[in-house]
Amino acid sequence: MTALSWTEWRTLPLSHPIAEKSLAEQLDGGQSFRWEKDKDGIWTGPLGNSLVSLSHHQNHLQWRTCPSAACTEEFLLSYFDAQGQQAKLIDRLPWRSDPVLDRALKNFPGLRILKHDPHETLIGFLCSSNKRILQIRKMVASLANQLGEPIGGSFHQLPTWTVLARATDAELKACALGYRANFIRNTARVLESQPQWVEEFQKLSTPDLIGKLQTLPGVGPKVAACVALFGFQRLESFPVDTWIVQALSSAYGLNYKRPADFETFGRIHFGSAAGLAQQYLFASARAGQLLPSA
DNA sequence: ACCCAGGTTGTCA
DNA sequence: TGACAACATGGG
Repeated sequence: MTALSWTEWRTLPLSHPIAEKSLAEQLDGGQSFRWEKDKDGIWTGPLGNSLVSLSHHQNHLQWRTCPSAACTEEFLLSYFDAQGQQAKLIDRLPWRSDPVLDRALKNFPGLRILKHDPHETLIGFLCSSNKRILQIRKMVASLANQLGEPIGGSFHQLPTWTVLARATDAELKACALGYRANFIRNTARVLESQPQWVEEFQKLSTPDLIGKLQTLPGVGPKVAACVALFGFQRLESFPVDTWIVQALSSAYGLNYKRPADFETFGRIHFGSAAGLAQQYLFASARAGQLLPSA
C-alpha cells in the first residue's frame, strides 16, 4: 500500500446544491456501493479509474484526486449532474398534487441519480438479492480487494468480467457472495465475450434494455430496473423493491400483490422521471419519513 | 440462537 | 400465469 498524494482541494460548482444528507444518500444509500466516509466526513471512492475524495459544502462540493490517474472536473460535473438537468425533471413530477411525493422531495434536497458506471452497477446489483445495503457494500469491496487491480490506498478496481468468469470457487467463496457467486460468474461468462456490451445495450430502448438485462443470469425485473436507472441513466425506470412495495402500499393505499403492478402504477403516476421519484420515496421510506404522521 | 435481508430461480398446479 | 420454497451468508 503506497501513500496517497492528493491534489489540492478544488471547488465543484453545482447549479443546484445538495444537502449533506442527500449527498450521503447518493453515495451510500444503495445507488453506489463503493464510497467510504471517514471520521472527518470526507467521502473517498474509486471513480473513473482513479481515486477521488469529496467534502460537502453548502452550495458546492470540494474535491481532490490522485494525480497519477487523475479524475477530471468534466467527469465529476457529469457524475453529479452539475448543470441541473434532473432538477428540471423533478419539477415536472406531480408533487403539486401528491403530498407524499412533495414531502419526499423536501426530505432530501438536491438528491439526484448519479451517473454510475454500468459495469459497477451490474456487479453491485447482482449481489443485492436478499441482502442489506451494508452487506452488498462488503461483497463488492471483497470482489475488488480479492480480484481487482489496486488503485491507491486500500482501494481496488472492480474485476473485469474476464477475471470473474475465470475466478475459482475458492476465490468467490472468499467474497462471501453465497449463492450470488454463480450469478456473478455466469453473467461474467456471457459478458466476457461481449466487450462492447455497454455500448450495444445503451442503443436499446428502455423496455428493450431492461428485457436484455434480464437475459443475464441472476438479473430479474428489479435488478434490471436498477441497472437501467443507475447504470444507464434511464430515469423513467422504476425499480420495485421491498421498500417501494411498502411505501406505495402504505402511503398510496395500494393493495397489489405483484411487483409488476406497482411498477405500472409508478410509470403512469410519475411519468418519464419515475426513477427520480422512486429515489426520493426510497430514501424517505428508509429514513422513516414517508408518511405525514412520521 | 434466531430472523431476515434493494430478489431470482426452479418447480408444481 | 401464479404461488412458493430454496438459496448462502452475516448483521442485528
